[in-house]
Amino acid sequence: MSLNHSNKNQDAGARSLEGDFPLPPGRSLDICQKLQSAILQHRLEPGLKLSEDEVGEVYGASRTVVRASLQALAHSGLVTIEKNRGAFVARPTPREAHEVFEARALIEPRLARMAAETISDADLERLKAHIDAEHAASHAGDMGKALSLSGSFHTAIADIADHKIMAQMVRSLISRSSLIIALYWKRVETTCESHSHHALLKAFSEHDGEAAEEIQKSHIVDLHSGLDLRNKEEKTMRLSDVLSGDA
Amino acid sequence: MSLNHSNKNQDAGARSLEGDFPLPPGRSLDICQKLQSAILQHRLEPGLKLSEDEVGEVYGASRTVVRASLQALAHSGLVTIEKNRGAFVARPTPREAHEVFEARALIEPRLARMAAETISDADLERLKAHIDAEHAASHAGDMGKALSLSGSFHTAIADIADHKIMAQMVRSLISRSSLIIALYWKRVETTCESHSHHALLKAFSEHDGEAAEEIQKSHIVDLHSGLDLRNKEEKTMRLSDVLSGDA
DNA sequence: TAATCACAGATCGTATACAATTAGACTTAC
DNA sequence: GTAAGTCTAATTGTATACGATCTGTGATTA
Repeated sequence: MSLNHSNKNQDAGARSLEGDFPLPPGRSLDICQKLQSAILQHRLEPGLKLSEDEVGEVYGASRTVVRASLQALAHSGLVTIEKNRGAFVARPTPREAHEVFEARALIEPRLARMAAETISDADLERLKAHIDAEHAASHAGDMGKALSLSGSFHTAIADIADHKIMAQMVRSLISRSSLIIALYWKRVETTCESHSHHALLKAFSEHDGEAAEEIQKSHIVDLHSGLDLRNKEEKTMRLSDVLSGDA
Repeated sequence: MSLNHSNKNQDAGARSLEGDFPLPPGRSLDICQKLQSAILQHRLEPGLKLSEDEVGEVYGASRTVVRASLQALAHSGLVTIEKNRGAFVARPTPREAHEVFEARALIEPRLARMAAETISDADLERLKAHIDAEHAASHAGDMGKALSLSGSFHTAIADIADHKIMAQMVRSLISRSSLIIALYWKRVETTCESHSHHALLKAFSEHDGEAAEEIQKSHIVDLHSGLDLRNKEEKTMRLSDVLSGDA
């Protein structure tokens, strides 16, 4: 469903599924993934408070494991923890948003080049299927899912490049980007990314690293320019209302 | 003592001291820093098991807070956690070592350029003092401290560049580099870095971003080439014996 | 009426207790 | 003598309980 194979690496375990959380064992990982998924699909708005008791009740877990999950998410940048105040869905500042896309513009083109040079036919097919799914979700009006898929397209490239360290960095950056887009996206067009992703796929199929690097760089600079980085007012709402049949 | 001012940012709190741990509140942070310091100074060998009970007893804390610390360190890459088996000081594989220095060679030159363009006179002085301290420690034979200082020189540059996201990445990479050097360093010369660091300082003082970027890139490539990336055999030892008056 | 203070409820930080899993050692069989 | 199997001790995973801190409400006073 989510195209996270990684072609050459054979390390099984917690790191394999989706957003690799480097550590939290047992059930914490499940909750991490569910919360991350909910945040990435914009079902949990930035700034929303994630009370330990409340989250634990929703997912049927104890505060111990919830705490571990929240800490892991905090480290990924998706959650902010304030001492003696609790955890909140992160609200990237305009400056952080700027920095995130600067970092992406530096790292992802390099990964795109590496991926283009070593990509296999099977991975090419997977990327193609991924783009189709993204296209379909976009046309079906499910923008949350479309955005989530758009993000995992980028992480898929990092996995194909088979550079674990940078892939980890990109994953964190992509996650933050999702929040940033939720807060600061100004464009209306829904077809914003399809073109670049198709162009990337073409460069990949031709194993043209140079072109892939250039396309990816332009793509991210373009995304960056699609943001309206002005401060937004805060909002508040309840958690139980938005997370119902998710446990 | 450790040159972590950061010239322009005014965010106080947990992030200010040394290795910014994004989250763990209260005493977990203390233990994080102490463990990190011990690992970075090679007082805790890679592969050493960090039992929760044992660490808790050494630092006079409960397993709860120790667990939080270990998870945070695991996310920084300094510790590996295996489910139902416990935490260990990380043993970067040769491949991980390679990837870490590739990432550093990509990110740090950019930061060096940014730092050179905006560095203040006060920061220049601090960097100079830092180099002197490094030099002194090196000549005093305290290689652990010298290496630690050498690492914090790089993080200081990231702080001066005032790019929080990339600075965080670099911090993690530097930490891992310390482990990598402990495992794979092959050169004998102790004066390995002084020259590059001095050259960097000169470029900074002239606000020559171009030169700083180039020097930093060569410097990291040079460090990378100083590694002997062949597999090492494992070792085992006790924790209590090496951490005595540290609580 | 507005501002200050005090109190109560709620939430987080930490410690402890119990359950589950693992690792090592001993026994036993071949 | 070696290998397999079982059992016990140790360690981690999880839950719960208690103490500390914060936030919001209400009373009191100028």
